[in-house]
Amino acid sequence: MKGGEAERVKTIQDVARELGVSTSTVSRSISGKGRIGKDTRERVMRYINENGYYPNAAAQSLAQSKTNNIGLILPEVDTLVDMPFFHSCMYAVEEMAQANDYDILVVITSGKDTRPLERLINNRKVDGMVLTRTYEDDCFVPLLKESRIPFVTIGQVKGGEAVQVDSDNTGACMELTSVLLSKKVGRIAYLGGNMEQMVNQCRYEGYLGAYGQLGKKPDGKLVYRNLNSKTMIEKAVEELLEKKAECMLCQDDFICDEVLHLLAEKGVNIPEDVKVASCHYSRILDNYPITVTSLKFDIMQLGRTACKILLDMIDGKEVPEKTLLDYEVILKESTK
Amino acid sequence: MKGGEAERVKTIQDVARELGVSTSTVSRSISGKGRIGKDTRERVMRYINENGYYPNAAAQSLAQSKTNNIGLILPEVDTLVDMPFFHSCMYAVEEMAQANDYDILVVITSGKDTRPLERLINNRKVDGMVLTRTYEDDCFVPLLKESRIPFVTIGQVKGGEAVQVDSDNTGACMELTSVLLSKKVGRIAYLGGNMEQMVNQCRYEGYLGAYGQLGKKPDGKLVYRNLNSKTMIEKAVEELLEKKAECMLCQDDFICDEVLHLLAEKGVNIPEDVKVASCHYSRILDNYPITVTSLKFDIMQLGRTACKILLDMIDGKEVPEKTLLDYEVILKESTK
DNA sequence: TCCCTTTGCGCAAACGTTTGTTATATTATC
DNA sequence: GATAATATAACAAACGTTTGCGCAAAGGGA
Repeated sequence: MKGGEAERVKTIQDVARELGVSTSTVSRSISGKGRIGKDTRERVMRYINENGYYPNAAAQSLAQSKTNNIGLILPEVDTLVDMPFFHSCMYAVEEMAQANDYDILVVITSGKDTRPLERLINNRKVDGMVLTRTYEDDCFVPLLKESRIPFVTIGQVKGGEAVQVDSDNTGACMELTSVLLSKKVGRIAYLGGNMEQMVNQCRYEGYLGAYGQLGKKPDGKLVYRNLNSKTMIEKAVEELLEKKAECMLCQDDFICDEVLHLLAEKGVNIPEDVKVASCHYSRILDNYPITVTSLKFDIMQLGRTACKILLDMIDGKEVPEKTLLDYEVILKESTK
Repeated sequence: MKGGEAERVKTIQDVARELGVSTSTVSRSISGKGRIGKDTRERVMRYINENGYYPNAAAQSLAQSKTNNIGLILPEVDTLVDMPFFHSCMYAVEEMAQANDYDILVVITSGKDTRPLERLINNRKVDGMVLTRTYEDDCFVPLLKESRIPFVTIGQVKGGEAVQVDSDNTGACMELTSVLLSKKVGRIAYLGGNMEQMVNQCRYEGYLGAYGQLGKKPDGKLVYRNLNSKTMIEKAVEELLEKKAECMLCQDDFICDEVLHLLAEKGVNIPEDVKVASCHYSRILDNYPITVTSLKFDIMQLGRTACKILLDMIDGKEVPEKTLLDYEVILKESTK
């Protein structure tokens, strides 16, 4: 089987000729920009509606230096915990983009490979970019900055100097920790993963902040960061049980999932023997026998907001440098 | 904060002028097409490598009637079961596209809304399309066919007449059912979901086919299709327990997950009291106490193959109309 | 040396839009 | 009714490439 051959498609010149007007008249009728007579415009629009004419995107791009595409940079993820987040980001960005006649061009790139991004920028295939994961030492941000292309990050950027949209991870974790502390839960352990990701730094800050508000500091022996493997988590959980932690605050559902399994295996009762909470609800624990206290963020809203801000930037509007979105603290059985 | 103003960027004419050659020489040096002297070409390439020049994609598109973009149509899904499938498809298509200097333009569209797709086609923003979910009564396929744009479907199309790539769902389900039958498991019940999706029709055919090979037919009372809600699944499971089904063959992990929970709630032992298998492994049952027999498909391979075939079509090559990819039958505890 | 073929490169048209400028027709002003 | 002001639409240049064609130089065979 072979691909179909290109069909001859109507150009603006065909429309102009068939209507006996100039191409500029047709162009201005469609865009509504410039001076154009009411009657002429109606005649052109009627003709187009009836006979069909669709502008050639490449020609428009060339003439206007505007692609009506936005680039969406996604990290390589493959855990069921991360997937829903980026999935929702993408859906939301796509939705907002479509609603504004933009298409999204998706680039998936791991850690440090900046070439796909550079290609997109250099070839001027997009009018702006949404970056969906930020690192402490981010290699994409400087590149984007230097390119002077409008961009917004979903997630915060070290040192600022970029338009950022994020869930208020710090505030949320702080509130969750505070609530636990106010319920007389002491000895709250922190189990964190990859600390190079900004989101994880924010969450940890929130944990510390809650103690700070009370003029206290958490017991350093209860703090585990950079738990990057199941075996590391296992070791941490075992140690924490020995250290009599009263609560295990997990940085995300990946860790939480593992913690819950380990505790179940060991026959530790939740919440009687130890309480458990997660800093990011991801649906993956929905089937778990007991319901888990967690933080809920509206990811679709996050994506929509980021995209909207980007579109405003592209339009040359003034936008806030940092937008933090609201969260919900969901208290469930696991911290009763 | 405001978006940066457009930077003046080097055009092919700048390069030509600075090198004292014509634009055609530069163009031919880069593309390698047409007659070009070896020395001149090297000089141009060296200059470009050192000073940087990146062709304007819009101008190229216009001149060549080629966008170097492919469209990827994703359905609106939000279950943890469906997500990994489309996620992997996207990653694979993106990977293959990047490797061939294409970018992917993602359109997310639910059921019957064909407008986003039409826009993409009419504006000629893509050279071809990958469609990632097919329905019995698919509204995208006729549209794509009529547009004469190259496209391939991931999933089969009723009535053929499209380039299709799919896991061999029918063959896989047939083999799984046959294996169970050969192990003296009788009374295999079938629990299926939305039958409008082609993938589900294929799986059901496989189930029937295994019986057919033996000159038999399954007990019609054990067949449930169109189980579209948890309550429907619950009712089916209860009835099947009464009807003494020996095995519950679930069309996918969404149904299987629910079935496993219901059985656990009711204290039914697997595999002693009833066996359970799923027609599509999705990782979601990984945490389940007992391991589950299922079919495993290589989704990345599926995506890569689909994309490769599309690229071949765009290049005007001959491609197979239907490609079915291999599968694995994974036997685990749940059917012991 | 002459003629023919090949090779290398420049010229200019084409791709399909948008948009600044100009010409013309219409209306308003006195 | 002449002139100024305005509204409308056409003209043509520009956007940055690719590519068919033509010309000159180089190479080859007699």
